[in-house]
Amino acid sequence: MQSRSLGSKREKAERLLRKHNLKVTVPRLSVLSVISEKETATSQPDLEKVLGKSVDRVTLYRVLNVFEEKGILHKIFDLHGTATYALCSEECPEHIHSEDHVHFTCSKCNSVYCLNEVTIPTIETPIGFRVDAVGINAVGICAQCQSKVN
Amino acid sequence: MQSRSLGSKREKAERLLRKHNLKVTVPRLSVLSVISEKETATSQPDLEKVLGKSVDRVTLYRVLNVFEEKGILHKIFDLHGTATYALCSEECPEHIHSEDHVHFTCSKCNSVYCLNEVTIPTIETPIGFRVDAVGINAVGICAQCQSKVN
DNA sequence: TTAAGTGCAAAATCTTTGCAAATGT
DNA sequence: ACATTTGCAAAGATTTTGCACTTAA
Repeated sequence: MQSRSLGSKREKAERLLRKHNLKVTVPRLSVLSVISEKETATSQPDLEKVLGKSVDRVTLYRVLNVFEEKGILHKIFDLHGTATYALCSEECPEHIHSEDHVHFTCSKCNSVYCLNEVTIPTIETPIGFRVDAVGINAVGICAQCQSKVN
Repeated sequence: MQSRSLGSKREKAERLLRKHNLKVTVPRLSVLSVISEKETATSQPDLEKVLGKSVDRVTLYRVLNVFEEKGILHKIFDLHGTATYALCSEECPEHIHSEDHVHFTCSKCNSVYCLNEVTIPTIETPIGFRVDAVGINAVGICAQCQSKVN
């Protein structure tokens, strides 16, 4: 039972990599594993902390870049301007990562959540501006931090 | 006529500095001058390019940081994650720079515009999330770039 | 006069690049 | 076997810190 679910999780990751013509390697699987585990977007420093020296820092940068280029991950900047990465919900066309969902950033723990359910409103812009995508970032206190405050 | 308008512009900057208990210095006036001149948000590298070596790079960082802390400027990250700065429209309470207006980022020239006229819609979030501010960034092609494409 | 602000040098980060060795298909 | 990917070392870029000198009030 357990080995089955682990297997399928890994197989899913392998399929994802192969679909994008990427070889299945240890660093890539590790990164996918950590990121898919977490509810919030993950930064390079976070990944480095979790993975330790099992994965070289440079490799980490390269893995994240490839994943973003291929549309496996999308990049969001947190309140401090640090890049964080989250799995793209569906098929992202390569290089066009118009954020198609709302992000929530907690000003207390600095976590970035992807809120796929929330609908994005239309934005009116001045004449002459062509809008291709609308990125929305709600800033506040996340559920976790709110309950901790008590 | 010309000297009058120049004078009032500088006086305005001086008043702004004094209001925040900041001394009126050459680097600070230079930064304010450049930023208030431009329609789009300005990055540190941009400022460095414009100001040349008349202002030390370290001073530039410090001026921008103080201005942000005091609520004179607000910080926006462009599509590459580079910090850009724009004048706060009205009185920003210190340290609380909830972006109270919509930003537009041009994916061609990478400029960030502050659209003060556009109203911000309310965003529904999952239960347990407290929203304090909503940041909206419309991405597309700005008026300038559109006309150049022709 | 004196606290605040600047400029320089140097440290600390963060990110990228080049290349030889290792790995996946 | 061969192209890809990795890891290390080193370069490049960005941002911060410490401290003596300068400047605004």
